[in-house]
Amino acid sequence: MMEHAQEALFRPVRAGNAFEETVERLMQSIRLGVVAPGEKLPSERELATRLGVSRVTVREAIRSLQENHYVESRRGRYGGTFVNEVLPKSAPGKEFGDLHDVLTLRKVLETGAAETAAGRSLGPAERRGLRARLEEASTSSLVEYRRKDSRLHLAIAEATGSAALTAAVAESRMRANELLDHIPLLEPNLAHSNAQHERIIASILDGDPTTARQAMAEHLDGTASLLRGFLV
Amino acid sequence: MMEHAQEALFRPVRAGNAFEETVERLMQSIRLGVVAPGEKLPSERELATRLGVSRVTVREAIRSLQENHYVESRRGRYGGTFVNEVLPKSAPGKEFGDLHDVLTLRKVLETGAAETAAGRSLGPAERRGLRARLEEASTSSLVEYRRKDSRLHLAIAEATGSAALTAAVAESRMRANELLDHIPLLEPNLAHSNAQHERIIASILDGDPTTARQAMAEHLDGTASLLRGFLV
DNA sequence: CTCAATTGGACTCCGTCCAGTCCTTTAGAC
DNA sequence: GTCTAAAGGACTGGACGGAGTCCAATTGAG
Repeated sequence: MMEHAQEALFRPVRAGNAFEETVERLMQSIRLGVVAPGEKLPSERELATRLGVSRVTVREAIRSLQENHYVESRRGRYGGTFVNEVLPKSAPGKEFGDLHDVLTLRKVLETGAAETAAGRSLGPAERRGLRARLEEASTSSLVEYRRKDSRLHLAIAEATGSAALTAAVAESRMRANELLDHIPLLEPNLAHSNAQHERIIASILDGDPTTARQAMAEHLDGTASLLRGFLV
Repeated sequence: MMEHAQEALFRPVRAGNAFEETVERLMQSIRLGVVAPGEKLPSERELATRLGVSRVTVREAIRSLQENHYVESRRGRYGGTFVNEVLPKSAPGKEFGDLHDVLTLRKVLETGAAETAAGRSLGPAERRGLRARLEEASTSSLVEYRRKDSRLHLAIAEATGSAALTAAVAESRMRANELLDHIPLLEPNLAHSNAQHERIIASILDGDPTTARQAMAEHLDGTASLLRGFLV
């Protein structure tokens, strides 16, 4: 019997209970910037259907987000649950998990996504979307940079046309962001990062998979070594 | 709000109920050859702990596997649940899911795994393991080829040292195998496949990431085009 | 001003699943 | 031959979570 593969196959079937998983997802959609401040989440009934949990569970999760000042809910027609303009700083995060594990998976997924996206013929809407995310990230302030950065990287994953890959990237980024929240974000890093973003997006739009992969690899290696440095 | 990323983030939080998920995992460990015919699964108590479900659920899952002639259980000390020597053919499989989705994720994960594994300095045990899996696959008969092939690919993923990546590869392979079960496996394909395996493993053992990635890409593209051909 | 539609809010009933306990079977140690 | 450890087998009480129903608030259409 292969001893190590077992760790992967016999890992827990459920990450947590339905409530925790739901909070996690909603949190991800906010932290990764998929639902921006001021925007509203889908209605409770819609979320319950899409997330495959009961409305009770969705409501409990939303209440938890309210108590932590991530969202506010308004009743009535055209009401809903809205993402707050000012978001709380993320909790001090318990453990660093396995740094190598997180960074390895992230690099595989995101370099692969960049290469795949560059190898597809993208429609006008997709091209516009990528450019828009790039613009958002490059003009972003320090406080919202992580969110805008994630939106850009998610947009690249989406451009592969694979929902499973997009989901995996979202998950992986969330784990990486937990680590990144512990190291300072400095202006020079940000400028450097923006330059790399431009190169990545340009390669994708030009349909140059090799350069796209390489540019993404360099980009990720940058934050990876920052992380390894700061977290010892 | 990014419309498409939502599909990834607001996907169902649970793939099925605890019972179904548990059956799925045990089935995977058998079909991917992680637990070979004649070997035994971990004890019910251990499985319950590791999978994070109750023993009742584990037992129900095992009973389901018994009824489908995948395993047999023996009581008493040194008893356990043993994988049958002859395994039933896989069920006709309901839907093809999204072919593009499966193949895209698989290629990203496995080419990334090959490259990463080649870029690490592997210990003697890991090197031996890879060679052993290669040997197993190359001397395998048609009926057990899929299992031996999966074991080899999983061993490559393990060689990256990332549990999360290994889990992702296992999951992805399972989905791909469901599709592959619908197309014939022919001797020439098998020989070709073995030659590609040798090149992949050689590159990994030589520490040549670029060649490892390329060899894996060619290998996967082979079965991918077979699939696209057969499934229209 | 009234109504209809849509949203969050609250409650109930019931199935799923888990923790814990005890029983039964078996093989090796002595 | 007996004992013990380790495995599967069986049962129970209670927590968690889902489906469904109804209420309350809000806003635009008419």
